[in-house]
Amino acid sequence: MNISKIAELAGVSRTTVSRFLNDGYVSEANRLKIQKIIDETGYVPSSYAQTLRTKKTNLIGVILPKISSETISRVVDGISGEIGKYGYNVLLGNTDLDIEKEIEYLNIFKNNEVDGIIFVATVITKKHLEMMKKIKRPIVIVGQNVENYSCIYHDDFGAAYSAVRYLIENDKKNIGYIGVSEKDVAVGKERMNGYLKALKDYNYELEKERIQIGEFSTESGYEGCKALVQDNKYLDAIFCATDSIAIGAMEYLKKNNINIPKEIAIISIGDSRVSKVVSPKLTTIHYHYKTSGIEAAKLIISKLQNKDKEIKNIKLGYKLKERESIQ
Amino acid sequence: MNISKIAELAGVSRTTVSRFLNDGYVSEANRLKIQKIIDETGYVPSSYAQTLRTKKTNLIGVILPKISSETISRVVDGISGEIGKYGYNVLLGNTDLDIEKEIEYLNIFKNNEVDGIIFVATVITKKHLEMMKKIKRPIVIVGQNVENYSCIYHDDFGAAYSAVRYLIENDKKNIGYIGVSEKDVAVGKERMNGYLKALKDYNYELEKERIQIGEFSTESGYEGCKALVQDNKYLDAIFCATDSIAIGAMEYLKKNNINIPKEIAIISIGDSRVSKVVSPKLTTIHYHYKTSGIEAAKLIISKLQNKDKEIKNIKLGYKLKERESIQ
DNA sequence: TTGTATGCGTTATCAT
DNA sequence: ATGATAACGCATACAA
Repeated sequence: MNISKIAELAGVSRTTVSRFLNDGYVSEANRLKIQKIIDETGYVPSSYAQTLRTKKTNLIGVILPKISSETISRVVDGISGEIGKYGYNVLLGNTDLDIEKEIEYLNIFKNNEVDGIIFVATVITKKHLEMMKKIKRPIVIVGQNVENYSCIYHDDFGAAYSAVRYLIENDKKNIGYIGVSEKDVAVGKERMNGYLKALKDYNYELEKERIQIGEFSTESGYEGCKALVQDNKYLDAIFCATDSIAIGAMEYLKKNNINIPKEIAIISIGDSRVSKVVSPKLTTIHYHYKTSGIEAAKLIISKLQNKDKEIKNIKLGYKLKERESIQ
Repeated sequence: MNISKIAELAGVSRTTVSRFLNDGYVSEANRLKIQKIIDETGYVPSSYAQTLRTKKTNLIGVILPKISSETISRVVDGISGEIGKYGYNVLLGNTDLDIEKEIEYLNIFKNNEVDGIIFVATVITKKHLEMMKKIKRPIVIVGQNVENYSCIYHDDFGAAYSAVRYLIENDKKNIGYIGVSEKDVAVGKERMNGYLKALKDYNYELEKERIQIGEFSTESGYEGCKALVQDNKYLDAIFCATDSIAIGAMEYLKKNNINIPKEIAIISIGDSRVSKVVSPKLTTIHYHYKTSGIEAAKLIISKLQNKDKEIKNIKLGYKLKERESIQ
């Protein structure tokens, strides 16, 4: 069933049917005739033909590293709910942590496959920038602050700073850090910088062996904590870049009968589901992940409607969740 | 950039370029010329024009109740990874737990918007069935066993039966149950039936006040457990339909200083991240969620390739994870 | 092995 | 207010 068939059945030209569908004006008589045929046949226009003609896909490409992550799936939830209100749908670009696939998706999407791109980013390389430069449709980056692009991200430096300051205010003297590679600017670099700056501001000495860099995993947190404990006699607190890392660190401490929080206090960033359930309950910093998805969606929609031509930079706040892993 | 421009730049006809792209034969000389131009320009064919012409979208519509759920996001991970191998992408139909939206998506997808549909289902109504009947492209249902449709689902009855049998084998005499509405056949009905059958097989008396039905949430587990404890003097174990419910139940018990597992043992289904971290660690049943996504993907792909015409019914197994909430 | 011509279903332009 | 026609970018039947 197509527009011509409908036109034929209604006894009008397909132009008239097209006008009817697109709210152009059609006489009352024809309006009724066409509506009747459409109801009878259950006709729905081909979105592919429409796209070919109008260049509008009504799709937002969402590129992300891993959908089965608590934080990222919340972002997607925010995106999909918000763009749905405007008649858009999500075309998923799940890269499964493969950076080459990110480039691939950018390449596919660049050719007007989607009306806009929301890129949930971890590491931005030169290749990414080159690829993105070629894309003429709006791009919004979530989770990282990238020059010359509209971004929604979290105050990683501020959150890390606050976390460490909170430890200091609670009389912790020897604070370790377990983080991830600085290639991830937001999680790796900014959070470590927050740690370093807080130490500096409070005249704490920086000691190299108090810093452990690993992966985004509990295993990595476990190993990092082990190294920290073995290398630092007087350690009394650890700031972990993510909840997963903190969970791993806590595992190590509990296994070795080191009391949390009396002997070693723990703080991290994420406010994940596990953080509320682990024992002791993890003191952590809440990020507004779903909000970041919603804001990214709003931003891209306003760009698509040409209401927002310039580059926008939205830094979202955070909130300390005081629980039981610090005393 | 389009196929004609590429043809022009390469000094051949657009037919030749089309053949090049579709693995038809082209002379070595032209092959090199075309490849060079494509590399230089970064040309990607318009999938919309291709779809208009061939009726193939290379898209799988994935309808799901909530993406920010640990189980569902794992299913999607499986789907997206597997269909990606065959050049398909995921068009997301996130309904945010709104059943009307499921119908809407089915309606949108029915008009050849996608090549196939994977429906991660919770409750199947008559409306769903009516809508699905109209759809001519392949549909695979995940998580529920629906007559006349190909399904990938878990052995909910068997898993529940095994869970309760495990409690019985561990000398539990008075076993409560906290579940969800039977409208969800898999989680609500089948799991309760497994509970009931195990009691019956081992000659345990069924007592009405040992059954609590609520929602998919920790709060509901908390309330259900409270009711169970208050109404049942000799209760010594609870089987929870989901990990979230179990976490809530454990919260209530811990708050009221009822020892887990000594006074009341807990078992559930899900093997979620929290189940490994909560104290005591939750004994639970592992489901192969990612596998179900992969299997659903494989099934729909084989249907699209016309290798699999008939209705297929795949029931996935489960695995008991013995941890600390039963003694 | 290559090219010409046509049509997929729609919307936009222009004329009536 | 309506209709004829062209064009979007591609794949395919057919001819060469």
